[in-house]
Amino acid sequence: MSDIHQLPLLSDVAPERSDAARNRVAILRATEELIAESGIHAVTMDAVAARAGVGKGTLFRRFGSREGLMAAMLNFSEAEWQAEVISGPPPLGPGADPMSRLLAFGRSRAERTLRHSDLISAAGAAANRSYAAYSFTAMHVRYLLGELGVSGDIPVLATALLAPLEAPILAHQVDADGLSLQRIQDGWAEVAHRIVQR
Amino acid sequence: MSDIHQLPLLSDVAPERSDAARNRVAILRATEELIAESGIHAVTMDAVAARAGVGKGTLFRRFGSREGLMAAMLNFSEAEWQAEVISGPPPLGPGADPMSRLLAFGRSRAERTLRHSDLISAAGAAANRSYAAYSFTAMHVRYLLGELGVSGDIPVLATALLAPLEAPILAHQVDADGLSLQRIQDGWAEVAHRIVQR
DNA sequence: CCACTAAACGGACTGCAGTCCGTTTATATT
DNA sequence: AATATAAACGGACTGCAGTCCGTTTAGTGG
Repeated sequence: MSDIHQLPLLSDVAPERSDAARNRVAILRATEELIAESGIHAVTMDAVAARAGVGKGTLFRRFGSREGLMAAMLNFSEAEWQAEVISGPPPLGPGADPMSRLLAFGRSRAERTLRHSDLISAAGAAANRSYAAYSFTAMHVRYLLGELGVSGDIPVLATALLAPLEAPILAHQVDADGLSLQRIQDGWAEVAHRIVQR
Repeated sequence: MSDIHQLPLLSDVAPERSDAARNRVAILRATEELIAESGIHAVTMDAVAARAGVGKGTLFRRFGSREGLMAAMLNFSEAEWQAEVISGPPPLGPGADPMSRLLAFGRSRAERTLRHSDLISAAGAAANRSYAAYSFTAMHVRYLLGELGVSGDIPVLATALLAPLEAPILAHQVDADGLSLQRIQDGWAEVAHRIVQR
């Protein structure tokens, strides 16, 4: 019992070695540069490894796969966006009434997802699996629906609101159907109103 | 003008050579067998080519890519399903009132999509691009919403109803959230009622 | 039946994702 | 400072998707 203070703490989980930290940053920076210079298709794992000055094995140990690397890139902007939702100014952040927050959520999320759709599709399934993107939005929408006193199966209704904000669907609406972002956003607001009514 | 009957007709578009037809069938059968025996992961283009007794180049000329081959496999069951919607018995087929048809559509589509989710995800983007799966469902739901006298932006509302029926979303609800098909179908019906109300 | 040609064929080749395993190194311990 | 060791490293290797191009063949016109 006298050793209890030596039990592993949650904050101890990742004592990252210094060379590992240096390489992690070098890899992410190299990826960012390659995307900026030549687009996502140019981001081959060999190219990233060469530019970052690390071996290929290092890339895969850290990020698991090309998709995992892309998901890690997404995480930066995703984290910023989540911070705006959690603690930014209303109506996206707290302070506005729940319906205003919900509408701001949909509008902002559609814009952001479309802006990053290249990266999101390159991240593929990894974007959903790891990296709390999906579960964060699901939690938030469920919370807002609860605040609004919505009746019915809230997890399922939340999914119905989130599904049209997924990247492939937005991209199809813009590219194939030729819809404007404005029209998509207005349509989502209409859907939100209809789903919310009690 | 006397030659007008010799102008190319729509039905002339694909005068498929006999060896090409034979190989096409052999390829699709080989694919089906491989999937049945060892699952989709075992369907490599080399394996299909070997089993079908054709060269790899033949595979790619006919189907363009592995995803294209998977999409072609999907087309069989998709065509059957579309026939049920177009001319099968009500409430899925014509004859029932539009709301009943809409509810039957969602229920049936969710079941079918989930049943084929392996193949759909293997078909990837090709499932949406070619092969009228997406556009058929979009047309049908728009038509039913029109019949129901729904107000608002019908193409966007139709997309909102179709989005939660996409394979990745259904699969996530079942695999990650642990929802039953029944609950998903009931939830979709609830969403449909709320979106339809005028 | 023969010659011609456009289409189909098929397998060697390339490029990239992902794995494996022997080598190096950061850090803790004494 | 020397040693131990667990973790990180990195590049050669494998497997598969997709391409290329010289060869074969089905269909046609004489």
